[in-house]
Amino acid sequence: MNKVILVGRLTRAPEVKNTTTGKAVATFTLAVDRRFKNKDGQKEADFVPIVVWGKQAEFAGQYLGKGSQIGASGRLQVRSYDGQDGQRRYVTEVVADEIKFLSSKPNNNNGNNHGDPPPEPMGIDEDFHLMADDDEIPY
Amino acid sequence: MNKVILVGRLTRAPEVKNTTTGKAVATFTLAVDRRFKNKDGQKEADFVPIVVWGKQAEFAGQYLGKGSQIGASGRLQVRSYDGQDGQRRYVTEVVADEIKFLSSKPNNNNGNNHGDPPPEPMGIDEDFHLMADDDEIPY
Amino acid sequence: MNKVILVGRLTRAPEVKNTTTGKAVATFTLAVDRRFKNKDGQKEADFVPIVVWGKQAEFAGQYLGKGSQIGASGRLQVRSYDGQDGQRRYVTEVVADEIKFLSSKPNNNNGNNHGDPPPEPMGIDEDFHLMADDDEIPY
Amino acid sequence: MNKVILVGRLTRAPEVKNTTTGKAVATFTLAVDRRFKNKDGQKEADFVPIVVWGKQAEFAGQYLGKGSQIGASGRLQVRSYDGQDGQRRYVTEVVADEIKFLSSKPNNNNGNNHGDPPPEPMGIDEDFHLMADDDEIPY
DNA sequence: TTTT
DNA sequence: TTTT
Repeated sequence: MNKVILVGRLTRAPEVKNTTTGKAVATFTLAVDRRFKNKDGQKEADFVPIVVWGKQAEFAGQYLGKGSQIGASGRLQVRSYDGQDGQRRYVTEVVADEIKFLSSKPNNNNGNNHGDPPPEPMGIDEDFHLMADDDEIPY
Repeated sequence: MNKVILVGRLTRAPEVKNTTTGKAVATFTLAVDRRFKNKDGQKEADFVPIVVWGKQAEFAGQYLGKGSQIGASGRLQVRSYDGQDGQRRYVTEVVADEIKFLSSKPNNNNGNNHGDPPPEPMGIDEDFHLMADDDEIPY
Repeated sequence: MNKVILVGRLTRAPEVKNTTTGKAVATFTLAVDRRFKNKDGQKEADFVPIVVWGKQAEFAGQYLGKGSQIGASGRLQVRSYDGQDGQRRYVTEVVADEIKFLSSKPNNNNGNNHGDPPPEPMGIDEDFHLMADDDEIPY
Repeated sequence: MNKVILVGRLTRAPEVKNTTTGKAVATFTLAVDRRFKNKDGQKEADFVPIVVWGKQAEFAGQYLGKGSQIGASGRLQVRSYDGQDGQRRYVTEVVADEIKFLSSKPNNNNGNNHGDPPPEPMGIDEDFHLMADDDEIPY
């Protein structure tokens, strides 16, 4: 069991790339405000690296920009690699499988539609059939 | 382990009451949009009863109104009671211990400050000291 | 955003049925211990109705029995119906999409394999490809 | 909003220290099995650093050992520091505020009580009063 | 009884 | 109706 749920704002527009197999990947950083101030009375945030795959990645590339407020949920992933100095290092990131658009920075519409709300709540997909069976519950 | 995390909108302003011991309780319903449309192509929502205690309840009474968008987290609680017809019934609700204000409906400021953002991210409290010790981590 | 994560024990073996379209559905109740005792010093539990679809339902039917400890995650669903007395009532349940087997009651192996650990951590499925692309991350 | 919920096993016994202000801190690594195998058919795990404060840290020191299976919930924290090579690096960890003991490795009782179940589900504390007011809910 |  |  490995669940992460975050609400925060993108520090920059997502970077969208494609794998050799043609699947989209979006990466960005979410600034997640801490709930309580630190001992100096300062508000702080955690800057969490997010990775999104497939349709959600395309969604991110199209509708999210710097300052977009989103809810994201997924799992925590820790990868390790060996640095040039021979030291083992760790990359920790959230692999999100659900992105919910919450709001956008105003006055952000300069050419693309970043900052606009998505036209559709993310489309119908395979999970649709799951939900669609609701009224078939045999009790 | 019992965790619930929701993002949705209040269907009405919260009801705030006080227990005999002087503690505030706020109750309201959150409309939580389903992620996928149903088989008729309709968007649906789950209407989830929320209970909030103490300072968070006062916060809710002051800053939340009909249509306010929030994130809420807490635990699922199932209470049972016997109906007048002798049937046992169940009340299921989310007892929230964290409320995050996300956005408000515009043009909602008729006399009170419902719809306004909270001035402070909910105040400093006992958990503050927890967070404040961050830089004392002995490693 | 609608996330529920629970750890608890089944109060009875799951009921498994099939929809007219041939999809399996399992239903059961999870007893989720409350974290704190009540004011009489009694330990209490919430009894949460769970619904599971598809492969996970078959898994539940095969490996879960009364007393099995599991982790379950999914979403909170509220359905309404009108009682015979004309009153509107609500059914609240957790639609789980992930079940993690945690432990079983000992001495429970009377004929079936309820109580046994699952042989495989739940099989490879469509999400496999998502995870499999990990090392293709282009950064 | 920043929530993390994990189920996994400790890779070693927790390290427990005390801050200068006398508060206990426990740190350990949780091995969290991935849900799906990788493309080579291998089962993998994420190794997540956990920090726990106060009473929960003492609990961890007393009852958790290598191989203990727990549920942990809390928040994701990202701290940064500058390496000796002048490079900025990041430490990501889960600050857990709830630990649930799930099971222990057998044959682990060599002198201490690591591996034993805790005698009490973690004691009554300030949240007790919250729960205790349940039956005062004014509706 | 339901929010946008 | 409830699990350990």
